[in-house]
Amino acid sequence: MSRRTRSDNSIQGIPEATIARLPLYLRALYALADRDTACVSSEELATAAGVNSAKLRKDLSHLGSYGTRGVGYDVDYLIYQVSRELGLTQDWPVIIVGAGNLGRALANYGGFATRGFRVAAMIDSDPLIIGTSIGGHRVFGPDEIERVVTRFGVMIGAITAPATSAQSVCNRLVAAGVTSILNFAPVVLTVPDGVDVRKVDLSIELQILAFHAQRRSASKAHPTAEPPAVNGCEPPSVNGKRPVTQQVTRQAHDEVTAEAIGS
Amino acid sequence: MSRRTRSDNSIQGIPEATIARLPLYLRALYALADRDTACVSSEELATAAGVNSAKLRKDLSHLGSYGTRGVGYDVDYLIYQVSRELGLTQDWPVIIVGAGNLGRALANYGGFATRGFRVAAMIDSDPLIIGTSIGGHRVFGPDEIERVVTRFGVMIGAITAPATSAQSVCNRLVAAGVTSILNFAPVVLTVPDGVDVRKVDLSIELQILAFHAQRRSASKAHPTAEPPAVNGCEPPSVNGKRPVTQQVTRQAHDEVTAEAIGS
DNA sequence: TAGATTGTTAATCGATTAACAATC
DNA sequence: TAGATTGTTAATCGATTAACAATC
Repeated sequence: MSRRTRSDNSIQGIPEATIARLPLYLRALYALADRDTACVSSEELATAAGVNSAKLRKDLSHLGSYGTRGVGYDVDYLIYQVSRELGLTQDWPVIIVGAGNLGRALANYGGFATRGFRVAAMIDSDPLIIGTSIGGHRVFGPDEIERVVTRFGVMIGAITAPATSAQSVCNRLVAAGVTSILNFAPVVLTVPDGVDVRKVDLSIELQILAFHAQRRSASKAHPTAEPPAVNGCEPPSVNGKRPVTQQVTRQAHDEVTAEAIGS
Repeated sequence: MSRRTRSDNSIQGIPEATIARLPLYLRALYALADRDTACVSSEELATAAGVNSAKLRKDLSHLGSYGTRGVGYDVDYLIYQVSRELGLTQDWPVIIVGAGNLGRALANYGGFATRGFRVAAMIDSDPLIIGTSIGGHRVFGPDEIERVVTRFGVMIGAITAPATSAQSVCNRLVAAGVTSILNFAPVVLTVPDGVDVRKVDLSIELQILAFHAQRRSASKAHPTAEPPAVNGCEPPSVNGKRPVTQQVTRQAHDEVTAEAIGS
């Protein structure tokens, strides 16, 4: 009657922020297990994962009561519980759409196989690539998406195709039954309810870094120069001079990350 | 006296969440500009960026009052303002450390150059690679980091090296003067105050997807089987049976994403 | 029993959202 | 002036954190 705290919290409601940190804890736990550490306190584990201990305990409490007061957490046991919560005790076939540089990098990704993820197949539209093998994985044409997904029971797809074809690729994946998508293309994908999209966007990360870098070096350099006057789209004065957008490169703000990486 | 709302909010405090969305708005704005749209309402822009309009307006209000009530936002003008805020009106030389698959993908990244980012140099420790060119960029040895950073005034570094060397690479970058780091290696980097680290971790993204995928297919499949009994590290009973951690692959939870991708 | 550390409570902080007054 | 849409306020929601009672 006291071992099953689990049901209380986790059945429907583990916060997204917590879920996003579980893989971090898992990684730290594996590192500890490799060093044959049998037991760990929230303080130690938190440090290893780069968070504070209150947050760690709160996060773990969403899964259940898997620690021992006055002692700590059993490393192997916690690995098991976190893995199970994340769904890593089963095998996940993944389909990779787009065999450009990034798609290839993904396919060669060593940790893939060992982590419970397995490349089911790669897809590309280039006739020269179709039929070849990349990292030991056969490359199929786009028309084979449905067949591959059905055949291997694929639920997870990675889109490493160009931004221009990302949405149509996405549609095909969803139509075939894929419900989880890792999107490397720099576009906002539209998907039906029940489909989960996560985005990896190199260009956005760089821009965020640039913001902070600018801040740091801005102590003096910040040009307090007044911005070009607003002219409000169309309403009043017609001769309001437009700001100099030229500085900022305009063209091609669309073919970023995905085909981006991977031409 | 009314045009400069800017100073009020933005000098010290634009929320991180807002900054992370600015690149999204910028991309949507460029798409509009490409279609020669001169003016856009918060409603339209928000839809294009995949957020709701209240959030968009709130975000933009942190930069200043750049819209016109009853009308909307001037596309070109807003592009200029957002770009400036993100620091994209200047050129950012980037150093890429690790010329594996991912590093190469990055170096070939077309959007890089057009976006205000420029590959200053690539670094790798493999003697066979040093001296060659990748995507038009010369590859140097690790000992050249300091020189390259100084010479080109590099402030941003991307770590695509193996997890095992990521921290030492990071130390070298920081010592050389790099203050913004985009880390693709699956490790928690330790950096001094004032250095900004952003993480791109494929393995974590996949695990989060797996969690949701499991949830979706769990309606019935969820094994309510009681978890192995806790045995609390070391304290009481010595014969408490350990859970079956074998299911979950144990080895190599460390060489993931970076060298991961890019062997 | 004394010492240690968890799991949880409650306070705080920040981010989202709806609603509307300001104003073009 | 009437219609439209911004910028801002205030309410709500969720996430973080410190602190401590429960308990090994």
